[in-house]
Amino acid sequence: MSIKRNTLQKQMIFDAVRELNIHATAEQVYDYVSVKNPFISKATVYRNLSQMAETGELFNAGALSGATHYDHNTHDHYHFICKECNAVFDVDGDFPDMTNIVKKSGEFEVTDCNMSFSGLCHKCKV
Amino acid sequence: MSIKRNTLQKQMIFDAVRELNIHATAEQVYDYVSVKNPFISKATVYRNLSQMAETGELFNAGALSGATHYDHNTHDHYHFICKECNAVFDVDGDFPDMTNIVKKSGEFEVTDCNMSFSGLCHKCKV
DNA sequence: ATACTTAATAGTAATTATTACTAAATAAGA
DNA sequence: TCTTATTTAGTAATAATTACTATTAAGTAT
Repeated sequence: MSIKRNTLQKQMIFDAVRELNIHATAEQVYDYVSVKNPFISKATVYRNLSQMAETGELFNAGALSGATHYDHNTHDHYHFICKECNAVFDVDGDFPDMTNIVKKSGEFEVTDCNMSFSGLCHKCKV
Repeated sequence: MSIKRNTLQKQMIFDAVRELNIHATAEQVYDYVSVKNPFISKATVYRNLSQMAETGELFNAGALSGATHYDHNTHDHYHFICKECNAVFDVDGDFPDMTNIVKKSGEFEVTDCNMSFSGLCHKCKV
């Protein structure tokens, strides 16, 4: 198991993902947290982010643009990434339950479904 | 534009992805091609793979396990990756057109949809 | 509240995946 | 065949992430 102690660093890292609210990468979280705690280690940021993604406290939105993006919104939803500016957006819409379609085949033991769309965002499509 | 010359290296790299038939990574392609051509450069493998993914000759199945996986199957389909052994499988099933649902919202100019499921494969779920 | 135990941290080195660079080789057209 | 610009090999550089280790500090027991 991971996360047996609730450190101040962990709390700051979790808060950063929520406050940034941009599907932040480890680097972005590090920059944000560094303002309040200039002595935090980058390794601590990476370790806590991946641990919280494992426990479900955060959601690993995948390596949408090279680096892994983390999301404080942990309920089922999907993402759109702009090929131009690399910004990540939540996608609204009524999607059927994909996981169930795969589960029915019985071939795999499915635990997660990660769907992402890409193209140009409202700003970049002009 | 990319790919203006049809080199022997490019052909070998394309064939490797098809012959391996395992959603190979650049490293796996390099190892496979190196047997026939011990002097091929790893940079050549990376460059050709990403170029062929750009032109549509190959499909970029995403960084499912750290490294980018390439697929010779370029028509719409989705993948399952085993969290245990990192093997990538094609997922069969009748999926509705996701891209269209997002397109209707009009918020983004959608060009691609990448969906992957994860969990345990038949071998690892015992 | 104090002491103890062990997990977590800071700081840095190492690793992995990938891209950048450059001189030499070569595919494709004139 | 000659020309020319693209591609290659080989290597250096970069980006993202993990590994390592001495030190610090949560959480529990005293």
